[in-house]
Amino acid sequence: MTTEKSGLRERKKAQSRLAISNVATKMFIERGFDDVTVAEVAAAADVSVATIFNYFETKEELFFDREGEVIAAQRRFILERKPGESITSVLRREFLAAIDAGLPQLMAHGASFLRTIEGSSALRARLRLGFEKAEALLAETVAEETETAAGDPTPQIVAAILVAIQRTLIESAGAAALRGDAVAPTKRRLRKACERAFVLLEGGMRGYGKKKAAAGAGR
Amino acid sequence: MTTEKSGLRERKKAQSRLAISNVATKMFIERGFDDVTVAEVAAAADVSVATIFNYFETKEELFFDREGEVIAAQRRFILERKPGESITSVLRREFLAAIDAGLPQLMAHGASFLRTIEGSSALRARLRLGFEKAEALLAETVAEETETAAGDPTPQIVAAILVAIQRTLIESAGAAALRGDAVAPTKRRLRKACERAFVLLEGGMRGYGKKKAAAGAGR
DNA sequence: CCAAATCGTGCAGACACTCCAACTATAGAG
DNA sequence: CTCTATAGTTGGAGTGTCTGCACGATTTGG
Repeated sequence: MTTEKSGLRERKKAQSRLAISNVATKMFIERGFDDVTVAEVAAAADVSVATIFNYFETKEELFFDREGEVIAAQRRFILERKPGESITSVLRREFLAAIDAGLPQLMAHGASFLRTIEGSSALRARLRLGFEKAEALLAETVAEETETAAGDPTPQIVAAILVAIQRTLIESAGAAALRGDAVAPTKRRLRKACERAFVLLEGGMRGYGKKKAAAGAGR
Repeated sequence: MTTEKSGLRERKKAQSRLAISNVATKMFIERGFDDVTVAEVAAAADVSVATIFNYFETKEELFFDREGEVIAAQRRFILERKPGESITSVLRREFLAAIDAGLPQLMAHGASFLRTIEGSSALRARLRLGFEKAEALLAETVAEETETAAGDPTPQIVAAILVAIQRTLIESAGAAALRGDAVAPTKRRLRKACERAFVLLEGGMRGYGKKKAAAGAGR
């Protein structure tokens, strides 16, 4: 009566949902997101269009499916950090670990995935939404962990900065994957960029981009 | 034959465009973005639907019209900064100036404007896109001004951080406007938040959010 | 084995947006 | 001033996403 329905029906639902998502993703990658209609996905998955919109709120969700899991994982990383470790420190570790483990995987299997995103403004917009969700949850987590007063925007700013770094790294990795760069040097480059970002962040960026004293033919 | 068409026709175009945008914005604010169809805007502006989509690429552009100007202004601020002044410093000045001058204006005239955005996910998505554009241009500007090598992601990260601060401030101001807070205390609060953000940024945030050593019922 | 809740479906419809073939008003040439 | 090339405007038809609604099938609990 509450939430759990120990069902056999539930399995079919989950199964069906996954099947639809899989066939849709495959079609999108092969032919491009905008060039595949929901009706075609429905036909290929052997369900009706209405059923698809029953499982997924929008067409984009057929593609970005496991977004929620990724976002939730980050929260756990922070909550489970060692006593004495700072939030920035744990995220630096996480980002570096992701570069070592996750992103090469992304590059190996995901070049076509990324190309699909790049080819559709609808998917790019949806990706931005995902980052925004991640930022909101991160801000909440940071506010809890630092016991910040309700009106204080500091956690918001910190979260925005951290997600910005993450996003920049992901975009950089994506661009490398799209160019078909080799994995090893890309990993080195990303690690370096990540380190630089955190140095910038932790050490501060006072005086960054000081204007030179107009020497002759500037520009 | 090239680009400039010293027209009298051009005036009519600009005039027509502005007229359409004005009547559309008014309708959106009064009745909500999603509850006004493009056809209704066309009828009210006494043009055809096709004409509207000739002037504006999307329905959202009818609402966010002067987005480009705002973004371009920021670039000028940076390029015209005094010799010896850093980019972070000039943006801090600009943000504080915006709080003193621009945002109260926003709060006075714009509460309904903001409410309209808040009430439509399409408009919120479009707003995000605007921030992304701003970030891209800022990153480019920063890269030019610091003469950074092509592959170096530092300007990207710096731009992301600065836009993140800006966005947080704007969101905070928007929330205040929506709550109907008085202008003066809100300005004070925003100035404080802005200062804190830049202190965080310039001084660095090493050790932020250090985890306490698990004291009993830590919740 | 039956009743009831649930879920899939077909259908109709709203709406953003596009394409196309006319129509019209302007700009420049003679 | 007139004629013609050009470019903006228009209505209409069409595509595709997404939303209701009512009906039918299936699972669950008794």
